[in-house]
Amino acid sequence: MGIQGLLPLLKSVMAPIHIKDLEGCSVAVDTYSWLHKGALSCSMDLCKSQPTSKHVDYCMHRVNLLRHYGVKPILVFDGGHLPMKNEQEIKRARSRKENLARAIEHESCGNTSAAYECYQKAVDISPTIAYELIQVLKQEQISYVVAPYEADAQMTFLALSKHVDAVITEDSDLIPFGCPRIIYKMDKFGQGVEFQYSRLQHTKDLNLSGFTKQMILEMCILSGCDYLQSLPGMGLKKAHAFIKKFKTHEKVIKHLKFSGIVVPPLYEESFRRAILTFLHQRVYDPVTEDIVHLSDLSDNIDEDLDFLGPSIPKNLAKGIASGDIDPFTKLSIQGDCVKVKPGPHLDRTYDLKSFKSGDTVKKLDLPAQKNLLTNYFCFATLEAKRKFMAPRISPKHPNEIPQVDKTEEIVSENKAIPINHQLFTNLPFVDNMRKVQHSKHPIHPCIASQKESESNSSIDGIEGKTRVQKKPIIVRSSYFQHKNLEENNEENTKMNVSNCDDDDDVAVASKNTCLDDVHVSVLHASEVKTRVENRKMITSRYFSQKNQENTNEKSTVKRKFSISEDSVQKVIKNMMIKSK
DNA sequence: AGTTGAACGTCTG
DNA sequence: CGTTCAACT
Repeated sequence: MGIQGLLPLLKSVMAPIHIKDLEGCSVAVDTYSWLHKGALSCSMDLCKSQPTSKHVDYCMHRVNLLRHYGVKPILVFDGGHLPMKNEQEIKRARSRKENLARAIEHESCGNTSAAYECYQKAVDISPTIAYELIQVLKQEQISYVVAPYEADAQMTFLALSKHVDAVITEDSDLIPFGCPRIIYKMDKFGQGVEFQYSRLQHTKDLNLSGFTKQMILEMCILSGCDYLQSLPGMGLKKAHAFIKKFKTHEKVIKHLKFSGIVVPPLYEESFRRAILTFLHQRVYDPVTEDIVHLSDLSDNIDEDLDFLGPSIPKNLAKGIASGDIDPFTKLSIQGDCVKVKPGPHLDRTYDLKSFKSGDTVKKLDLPAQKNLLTNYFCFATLEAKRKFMAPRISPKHPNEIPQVDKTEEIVSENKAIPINHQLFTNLPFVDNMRKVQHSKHPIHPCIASQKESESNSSIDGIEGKTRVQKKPIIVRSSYFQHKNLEENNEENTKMNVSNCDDDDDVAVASKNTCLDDVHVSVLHASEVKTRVENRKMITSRYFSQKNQENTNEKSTVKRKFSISEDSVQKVIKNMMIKSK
């Protein structure tokens, strides 16, 4: 249970990263979290098994974001449950059932909002839902794999065997698994924070120097993980201290017993199993098309490995990995059991190479959502800036000022770019889309920011992938083609109205533009205290404030600033106290 | 100071 | 499922 406490302590070795820094790379994606988030918006339909595709849409938007930046995604799905985890699964299933019952009751009473909340807690990402997404992925020629057991282990395998360059997930378990490069908290703009295993020794908040991989793993298990509850009172700090002193879990447990602490008789055995589960969990090897162990069993061949789950014969392995065989029942999944949205079966074929340049990925993002001022890494994310950039670009009076200039600039830039990828350009509909863009749609933040950040590319030195020439490649899968044209019109006008209410945006914009350059170069939490950071947080606060008081449009920028400045400085004070 | 548990948000119109 | 905050040891 203490294992999620690990991430906050690693902030000093986390660095901001944008997906575009991974151009040309491939990444494994923990699909569960995407599906789950996407399912929230249509949880009621899903619980009632009513046809919906919003969760699939959500995932496809993110997939397209990755492809847009020239990153090849491999979506990884969870497979069967490990025997050790059954307890938790039962618990969760029970909780879901309760919430579903509550939801139905609330609904019958006419309390729709309460019902809606309960439905959200009742959503289960069932194999059926995953299968719906898989159908679309097949159509779109996007790589995916269903893990025989846990996605965490599968993704780590893909990373260790160099199938992928990084893993996108929210799960802290990837660290004890030993995954070399992880991207956490990737938002809908492609901005996230990067963790590299090799930097672990340089963590400021937890002295890990001299720790081997094995010691880190044992520390994590000791502090409590999915496979083994921690001893009462044992958290991360104590686990760290013990491992530092005694190096191995055997010696730690011996010492604990010696000190008169009650250790359950099965604890030591369970501990051993937990270690083996992290090290040798069954995963699918796409090369041999067979099930292998995450790392070789060499020394432990004679172990009784029942807790790793039943072994899977080779003839089933490929079927499970491709989603054609249910990992639980081992039965073939009948296509007609699942109603898949009649996707745009295309008049044109589109493989991964059907990149098109020039257009934007839908408008996934503009509206400033409720701000999560997660001062996780001691500064507001770049997302805040992007949110902020958006309104500035859109003109005050969209109908009068034909903001062609900036759009034009980008389009022409595209044309100038040598098409060294296997890019398709200018498919017929692209031109149509451009027209829509020119007249109505403010520039997509991704594009805008991409351009803007060309000048200050100080981030990318971090990891070895050499960047190729910048080129705003946009991938729009056919999956969304049919939707875009109609939707764009109404939504954009709406947005322009709401964004351009007053001079507010402009005023703040000018106040902030000078900061942008500095922003990107500030990477480390140690520099938190600089004024730049302070002001950045104010910026993001501004938006949260703005959302909350959208009824109060006439309040001046000044006031908004002074309000937020105070509260932000409180936050910073707290942070500084904490960090000492 | 560290651990634990409960409460809350995740998305979207 | 993760983060945050308050309470307990």
